[in-house]
Amino acid sequence: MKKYALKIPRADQVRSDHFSLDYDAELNEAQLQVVKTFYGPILVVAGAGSGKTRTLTYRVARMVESGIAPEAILLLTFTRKASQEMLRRAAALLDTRCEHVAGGTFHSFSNMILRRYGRAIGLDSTFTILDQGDAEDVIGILLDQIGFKKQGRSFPKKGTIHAMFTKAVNKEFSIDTVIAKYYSTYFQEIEELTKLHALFCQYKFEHQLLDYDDLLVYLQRLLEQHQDVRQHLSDLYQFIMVDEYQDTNKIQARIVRLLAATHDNVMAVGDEAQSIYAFRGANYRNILEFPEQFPGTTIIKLEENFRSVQPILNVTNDVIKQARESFQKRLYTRQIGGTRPILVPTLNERQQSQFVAQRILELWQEEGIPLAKMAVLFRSSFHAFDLELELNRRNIPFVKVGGVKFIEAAHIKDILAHLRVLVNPLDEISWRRMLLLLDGVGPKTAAMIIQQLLVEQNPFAWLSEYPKKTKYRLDVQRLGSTLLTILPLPPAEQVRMLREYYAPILKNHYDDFAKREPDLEQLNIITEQFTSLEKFLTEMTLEPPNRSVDNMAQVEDQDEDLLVLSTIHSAKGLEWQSVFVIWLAEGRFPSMYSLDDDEALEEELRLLYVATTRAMQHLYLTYPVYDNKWGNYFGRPSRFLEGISRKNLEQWSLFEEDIEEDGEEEFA
DNA sequence: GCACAACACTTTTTT
DNA sequence: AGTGTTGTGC
Repeated sequence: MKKYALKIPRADQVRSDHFSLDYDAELNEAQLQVVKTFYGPILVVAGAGSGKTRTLTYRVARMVESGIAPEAILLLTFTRKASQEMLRRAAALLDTRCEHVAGGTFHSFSNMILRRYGRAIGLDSTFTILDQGDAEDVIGILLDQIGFKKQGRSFPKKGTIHAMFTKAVNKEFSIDTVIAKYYSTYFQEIEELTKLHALFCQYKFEHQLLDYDDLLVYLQRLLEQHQDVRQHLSDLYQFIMVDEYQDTNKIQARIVRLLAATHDNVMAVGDEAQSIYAFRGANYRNILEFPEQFPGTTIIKLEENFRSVQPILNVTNDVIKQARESFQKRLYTRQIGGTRPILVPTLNERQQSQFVAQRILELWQEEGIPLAKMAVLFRSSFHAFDLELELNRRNIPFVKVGGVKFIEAAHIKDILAHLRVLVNPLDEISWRRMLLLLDGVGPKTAAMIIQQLLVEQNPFAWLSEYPKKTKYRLDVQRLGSTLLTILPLPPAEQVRMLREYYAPILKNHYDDFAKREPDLEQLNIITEQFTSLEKFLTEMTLEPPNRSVDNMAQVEDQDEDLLVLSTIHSAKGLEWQSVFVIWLAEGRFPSMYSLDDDEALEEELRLLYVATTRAMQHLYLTYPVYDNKWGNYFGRPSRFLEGISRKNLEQWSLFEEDIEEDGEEEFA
């Protein structure tokens, strides 16, 4: 019998003279190469503002248009918002098929896979995800249980301990190494901490609790130990794209390697110069090592900048030039014109806030730039406190991104704890939180009640008929009956009734209850979009709204024109017409925690690079000369400013001019 | 033995 | 603003 081979063309070889999009006209040469290359490992080194998102969007469209099933594409990004936005744009370019592309963060992807296939490594499909605060609480409970409290010697607090543990996981160091390297003050406690870490892991596993790190670790384990699952996923996701590759850690890189085992169709996109998450284990060397991990890698560089005017790029180039590891790259643009970035020393923080607020007002009202096209960026969330006051004073509406998040506020966590036990009645952390809110209930009583209710068939019903004659009996019963009543209701209704239940507790517990009340209203609005409580809770831990608490309530309609205040970390991937970077002072930026560590300093520098490359037209760099935060002393301008050629900056000096109502400064 | 109010202290960046 | 510590009162 004659064998006759059928030659199936690969998707990138399918002749299609009638693509609905004119790719050649829309993209430059390098971008086009990215878009047209579907097969094999590809590393895209994408400089800031080089149209990376646009390129990825077109690539998704082209793949789908070439007949690749959207479900066979996996797009891993840093935030889920980023992937949704890309897929939305791809859908707008082509059609709604693009929305069926699988996308999300490593953590959300892992969550999905582990719920489905986690059985193989001992995970129940109903496991609970711990956010940072929850994981810290677990450590707190263990500390209580075993009484490590050392007299005389200082033992680290739960937050510090958790930071150590998570660093160990993400950098793949032993506890010893982490302590020696980053927490040498606690060198004495290595033994206890190692023991505690083992208990922590054991506790999580026994209670089916997964923290952020576990999501990655368990996914890696699943893929390594279960060939069949790996094969299945590899067959399913034929094309993998990973964005922000410079901010992945070793575990994530290994996950990518394992997922692509059978086909090698991986595109990693990133920029070493923008790596800003080393503190949580990210390793920009992942980019440099990608070609070794995937032999035969095609490297494509996107170097043309479409975002910023040349005078801004001159400054960003000066910034990154200071890096000791040579990321030597120079961004260039074909755009002409633009003005030099402006350097503004101010007397103190007050004056810095006044300057920023006044200048923003001018750009808004006189030059007609919408507030939403301007941003103020800072190293740490608290750097903006004074500015927030000033903006409020002048009625300039803004959103703040980063810092104490909505989801982390105590009163929000209180309500969420009540919801969580509805889904998982074995969630001790949440029980504890709820019980401690009741008058007369402390850690011991809470532990005692929890121990009893865990063995009950119906813990809610048991609580509602709580037998013990104690002063907190009525409160416990009220809690039980509330939970019992709301159990079958839809999420929004549950939250509404919980708010009623919680109102007296809120008043009792927090002096500023009036401020907190609107947040609960906001929580209620969010839950209205969900029909499943489980989904809602998972979403809130994996992809919480990243706006800070204070703003959450006031901002309801999306279209409102709002100034953006953001930490630089949260500004990744975004751009604005005008950008203000404040507090460019030693100890602030670079942060005081990085001053004695070369690697950390280097990361601060990259952070400044990320900040300055966000600006399209105008860039303002400010620093107060006088810093009254930590005792009164004269601060020094950031060392990073020294590396920027003065001819690339315009310097303004402020003077105050009295006007009728109150003193405001003007420019010289 | 336990809960709680008053106090002092420290506070980066995030999935 | 939250955490841990310490002293007081039930």
